[in-house]
Amino acid sequence: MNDRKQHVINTAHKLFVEKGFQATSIQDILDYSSISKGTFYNYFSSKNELLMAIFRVIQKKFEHERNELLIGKDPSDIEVFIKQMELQVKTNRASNLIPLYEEVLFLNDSELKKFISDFQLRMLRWVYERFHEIFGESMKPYLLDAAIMFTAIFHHNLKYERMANSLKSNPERVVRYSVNRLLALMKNVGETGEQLLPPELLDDWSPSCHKKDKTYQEKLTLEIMSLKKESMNRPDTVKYIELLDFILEELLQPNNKRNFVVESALSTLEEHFGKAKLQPLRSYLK
Amino acid sequence: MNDRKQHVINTAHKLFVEKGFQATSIQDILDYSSISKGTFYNYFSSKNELLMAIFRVIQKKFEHERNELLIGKDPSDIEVFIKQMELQVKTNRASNLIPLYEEVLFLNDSELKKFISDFQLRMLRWVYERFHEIFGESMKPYLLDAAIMFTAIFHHNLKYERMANSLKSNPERVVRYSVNRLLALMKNVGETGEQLLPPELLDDWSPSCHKKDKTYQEKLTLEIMSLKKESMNRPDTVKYIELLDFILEELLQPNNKRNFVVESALSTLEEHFGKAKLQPLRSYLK
DNA sequence: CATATATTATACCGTCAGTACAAAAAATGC
DNA sequence: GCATTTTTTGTACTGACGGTATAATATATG
Repeated sequence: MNDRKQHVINTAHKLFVEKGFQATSIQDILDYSSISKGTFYNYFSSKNELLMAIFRVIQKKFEHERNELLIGKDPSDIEVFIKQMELQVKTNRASNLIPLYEEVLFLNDSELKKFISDFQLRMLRWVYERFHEIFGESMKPYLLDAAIMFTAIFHHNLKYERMANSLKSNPERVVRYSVNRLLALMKNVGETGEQLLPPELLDDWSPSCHKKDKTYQEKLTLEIMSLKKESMNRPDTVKYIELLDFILEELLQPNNKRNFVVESALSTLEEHFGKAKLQPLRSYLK
Repeated sequence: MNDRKQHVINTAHKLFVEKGFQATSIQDILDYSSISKGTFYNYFSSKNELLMAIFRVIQKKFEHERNELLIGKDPSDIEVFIKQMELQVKTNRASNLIPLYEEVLFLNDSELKKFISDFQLRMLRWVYERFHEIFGESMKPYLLDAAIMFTAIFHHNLKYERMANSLKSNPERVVRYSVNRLLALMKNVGETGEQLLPPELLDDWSPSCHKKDKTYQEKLTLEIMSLKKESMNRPDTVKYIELLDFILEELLQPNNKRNFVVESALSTLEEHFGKAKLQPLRSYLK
């Protein structure tokens, strides 16, 4: 990405955080980043497009850092999940994302709306997958409910705890409290067997292109799972598991699929597993 | 309220629901309600003021219906609470409030923001008070946490259940599922004794004017409680309890305090309790 | 040095919320 | 029924907004 363009993104981000998205005019951005209107519309086709660019940058950085937390750790260890949630708070607070997200979600711009709600669903799916690793296959029927409720509790607790202790806010405490409640809820639904929403819904909600063949995801997930098992009890297990998860996540995302990154991950894995074992996975790249 | 003004409120509400708040121009409202711009700005000082007027109307009607559900019922019976939550869903869906609320909450108009967040806090407080009646004094330390988490779970579950079953959405099921989770959480925090936020915070958050004397609320609540006890085991108990709760709620709200309604409720109560017993309560009216 | 690309300045469009104000209409008081 | 006040109307206006158009200028590239 162009340095200049990146600079515009940065200043715009600052302005949006300070004044809000709608309250920041294009002229403001022009003034503060010292570019002309022509250049702006050469970079971004609209104000909304700029906003999405901002989101994408932060999002990519966050997801990368989030995956780094898994390196060398047991993915079923809930303490890792806690660390990841703490990172989320840190990222959100640092770049003041949440108010921006929510301002935009109800902005009557369908493109922007879809962008944000896709992101939220992606986040939900990620929580779901993590719960799958943490709580295991037996709890699967309750994991979508759990992901929804945990997200809800977590965000609300954060909001009100911040309202209460604005200066001395303690996000770590909120994370731990929320996770403890999650554990209680999991125990409870496991015992009562109550299910609100079946986890298969996540596939229906997954953005566009894979909707038709649900088996695509299933096959892919199974493929990844088997490779994960394969890599157990070998050296560098966690590193490879993380790579596999990364590939899964990347391939499941229809938009902005970054094939070249997957390609590189695949070749790393080939050194470990041998080319033959990776062949089926490679076929998903086409 | 003026008939004409009410008519503008109604048509504007319809338009906001159809097209969204920001996407509806003043001109639209003028055309559809057949008034001139001059008249509009005679009624409402701004578009935002109109929106607040819409909210107030619906809110008042909802709170009235919600209190009616308590008539003749035991306030500690959770089934009553469930019915009230179902009413909330019904009201919100009927007038499509939630999208409007959320659109507005991030609109960079501080007045509007305060209005909405005051309303949300009021709602939170109401849930807290109801939990107090349902779970009793012993659970008090956990009731603010519970109110926050229940609200969060409830709204999120509603959202995603609707996303899943758009046409055949079943709010009653969501209410019951959410309440069951609430019960599990209450049991859990009762056992572990974990508290995130002390319920006294609600007083700090209560809009403006009573912040200074926290004892005001305490005294008032005690006064009401003792009168409630007084009315037990008399004919029409529930009716009087409802009246007392209504007065409490009304007096705790600093803005738009409708003294004349409280006045009328008080005189009804005086017929029951005698003038002397009501004297202390009456002093809060000044 | 010549060509292509990126950037600038400026004028412009339609839309919006909100204001100003004089004329007309309606309600009110006597 | 008439005079005064209040409400309503129509219209023209303001300033800000997002976005477009374009010709001139600067910068990079081969």
